Amino acid sequence: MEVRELHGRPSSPAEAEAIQDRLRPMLELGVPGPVEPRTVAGLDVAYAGDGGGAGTRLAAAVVVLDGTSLEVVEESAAVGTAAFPYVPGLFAFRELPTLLDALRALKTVPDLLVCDGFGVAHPRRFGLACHLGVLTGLPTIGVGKTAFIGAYEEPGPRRGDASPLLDGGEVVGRVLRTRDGVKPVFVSVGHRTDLDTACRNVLDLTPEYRLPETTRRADRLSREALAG
DNA sequence: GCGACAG
DNA sequence: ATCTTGTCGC
Repeated sequence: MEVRELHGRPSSPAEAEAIQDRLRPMLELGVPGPVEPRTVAGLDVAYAGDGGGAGTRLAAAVVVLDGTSLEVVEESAAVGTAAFPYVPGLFAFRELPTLLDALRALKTVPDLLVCDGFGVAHPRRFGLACHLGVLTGLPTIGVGKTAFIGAYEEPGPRRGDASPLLDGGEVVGRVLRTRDGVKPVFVSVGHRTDLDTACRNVLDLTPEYRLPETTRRADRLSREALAG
């Protein structure tokens, strides 16, 4: 599939923040998302050795599943190097280049991208899921495993229980329990979808485990690609 | 000023 | 993210 080239690689945090600020107005928020996506892609990255600085070897993976059966439709992986050091808030710049390589090699154009991390639940409202949404033009959501920004109340104990993730006065995401009695995940919209649909999609993708099947598949593929 | 801080 | 043993539970 095609990916837009809207910026080069930042060489400083200030430059990276400027790119986020420039792309943020391109986001389409508050529009209805794909309720029954035909295909859903999961993205993830695995690191070799110390995952802190720039230059460390990594592998990015994209796995496309049938939105109904959750069967694998297509897989793509790419190896590369961390393009930026790990800085909270600028996380996307680390793995974006390799992630985009994997996406470009994809024949399928997914109806939805499920990203590891956050969308608008971000200090400047432009997390990895937003970034990938603007570059691909596709609906995207972010599913984080741990809290980043925002305050929330512990959701109920059952699958489907949720509570709003609040930053300042605004709802930036939702803390969603995907399975009975397990730690909740943090869902936020990235591009061209709404929070209700995003959470609906995440529940549809978690029939058995805490994390979306897309994320689990991509995680496994990225580790394999890294190993060789 | 001091912590906290997606992966 | 990654480094890592044992351990509790289905």
